[in-house]
Amino acid sequence: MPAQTWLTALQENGYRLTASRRAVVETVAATHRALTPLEVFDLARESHPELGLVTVYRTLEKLEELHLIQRVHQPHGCQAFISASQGHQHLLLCRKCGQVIFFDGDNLDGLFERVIQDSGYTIQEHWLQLFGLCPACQTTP
Amino acid sequence: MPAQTWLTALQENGYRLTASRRAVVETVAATHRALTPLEVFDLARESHPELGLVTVYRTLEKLEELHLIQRVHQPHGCQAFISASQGHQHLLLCRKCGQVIFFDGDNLDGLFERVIQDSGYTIQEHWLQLFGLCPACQTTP
DNA sequence: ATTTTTATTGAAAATCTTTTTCATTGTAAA
DNA sequence: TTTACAATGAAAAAGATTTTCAATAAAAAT
Ligand SMILES: [Mn+2]
Ligand SMILES: [Mn+2]
Ligand SMILES: [Zn+2]
Ligand SMILES: [Zn+2]
Repeated sequence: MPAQTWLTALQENGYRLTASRRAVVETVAATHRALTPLEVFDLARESHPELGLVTVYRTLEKLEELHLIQRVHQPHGCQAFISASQGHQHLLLCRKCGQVIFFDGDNLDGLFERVIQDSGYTIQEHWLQLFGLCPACQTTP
Repeated sequence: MPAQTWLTALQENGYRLTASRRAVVETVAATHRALTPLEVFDLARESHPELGLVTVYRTLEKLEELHLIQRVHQPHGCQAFISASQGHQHLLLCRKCGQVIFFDGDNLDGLFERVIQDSGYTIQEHWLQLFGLCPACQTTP
């Protein structure tokens, strides 16, 4: 997703366009793995050294609110964000390099039906996440 | 899962049996929703007021290490624990009261096969979690 | 262009959570 | 019992996130 799209979205929602926001947005938009606020801070400061960590937190908050990024849950921590997919999708994460790709087309309706029958629950939402090794990391052990 | 089973497991793994551990274990074993360390602390202190929060953290750590409890990830936080299921299972969580039940028997192999083909990733592990409303919470809006 | 308005910024302080330290206590083995 | 040392909880430290606030900069108004 191009950084410019996010900047436009921010502007259309009444937020101002600043150099600091630009630096955060460009960093997250260009990275294909989940980044913690501190990682965003370090990366974004390479191009914009005056950036403050507080602004990273505040910008990520707005991007998440606009559904432009989403939080990634992992065994070792859940404070990381990645560019959001459009629509409902699921994550496949490389355990070695962190590379994330999205996939769709899960057909879980049969399973849901059985669980609903057995439990009496209604089901409103689901999380499905796969962990493995990306092609590059399979060849370099 | 009975608290006594956990206490025995702790003892068999070289840990001592203390009143503080007992209080933590009994609290978590008796609760059917995920509890944060602070919630465990507050609940366990009702029966054992001398308990320290540090001991809650330390005991939860050991219970997790022995796979007697497992961490529960939710949109609003991921620092909560619940009695673990035996074997590989998935969670179904009530969004209103937090009640958790386990289910098994997902058949995701077809999906995995397709994702492996499309992405080139190998798949080692998966997380599947459902959110909805338990029977009790469906009737009390 | 210039001025005005007000959202945004980053440093510092505050808050909240988790971990470490350490002298004391309690458990289990000898 | 006595002994060895694991475990405890208070306090301090460390880490992460949020709040405060005066200065600044973006957008609107002139
Ligand atoms: Mn999580
Ligand atoms: Mn499964
Ligand atoms: Zn990889
Ligand atoms: Zn419920």
